Amino acid sequence: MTTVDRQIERRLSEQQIRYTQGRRSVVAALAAADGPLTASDLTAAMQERVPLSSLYRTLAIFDQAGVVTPHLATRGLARYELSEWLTGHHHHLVCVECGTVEDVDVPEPEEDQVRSLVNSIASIASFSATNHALEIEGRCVRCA
Amino acid sequence: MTTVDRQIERRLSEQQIRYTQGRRSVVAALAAADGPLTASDLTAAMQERVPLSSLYRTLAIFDQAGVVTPHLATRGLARYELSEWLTGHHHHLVCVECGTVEDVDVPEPEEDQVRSLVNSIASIASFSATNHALEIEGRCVRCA
DNA sequence: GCTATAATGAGAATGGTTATCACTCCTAGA
DNA sequence: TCTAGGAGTGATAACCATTCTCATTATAGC
Repeated sequence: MTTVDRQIERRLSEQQIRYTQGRRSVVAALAAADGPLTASDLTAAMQERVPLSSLYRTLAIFDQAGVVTPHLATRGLARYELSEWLTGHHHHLVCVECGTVEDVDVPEPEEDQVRSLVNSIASIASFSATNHALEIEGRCVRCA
Repeated sequence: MTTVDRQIERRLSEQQIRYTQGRRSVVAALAAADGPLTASDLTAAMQERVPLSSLYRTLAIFDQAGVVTPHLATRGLARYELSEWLTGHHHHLVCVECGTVEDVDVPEPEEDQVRSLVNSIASIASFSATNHALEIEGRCVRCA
């Protein structure tokens, strides 16, 4: 029972959502990954077999509960990862070759710069920003 | 015949791709938009009726030729816009409420900062960056 | 004009994702 | 402990954006 598990358990119970075995193993697979995963990535990564219909339902429920964040940037298939309040704020390295997405933590000083940039850009457009994502496209180490 | 049209015509002819009437009207609709459009947005925006199959084929060809950039970040359906060499570099304001995506131009000094941030982040992860996209999420003026 | 090649359009096929529904499992109250 | 009701599950069917197929049509170069 990890910290993340406990946090999720609390968040879900606040909303009368049960944290069942199948849901736990989805979380475990997401927590072990180092980037957002597709539904089939998840199926492959879990030792326990969870049927696709249940998996998608679980992901939809997690999304609504704020436990998981969908990430739709690659080739029309959705990738999911644990939300930032569980894992910390980070950005993404998207490989244009193989489509994998990797998390990258940004050091505080740089992140401060990003935040202030986002705010000044949003205010130019009178847009009320709640979040931001810096997607860096290129080639990952394997495809370089 | 706009400048963009001429640029596209040249780019396509270099690759023995014809710039037909239907393709021109796709470009016209994209050029008139102020953000990336989905296939059905496009159909709605064009006065000339282009069947979906042709539209998708056109978009795929434009993508390969570098004329159009697909943008897959919203609710699983793809949005397309003219590539940056035609319209200039810009970032996106994504409305979490209604899903629309709006282009925003970033002033030079800010864009310089973004570029150098991207480079330092990418080098931390030994990732060779070719492009970047700053997606700012929040509520647009209509949904605020 | 002829011919090769590219483009078109209608419809079928694909495939990731969602909805349906009968069934099972928990949980709380009696 | 028993039981009722709501939550969760899993197989299957439905959905829908996108892609494929193929016969037909338009175009550019000779």
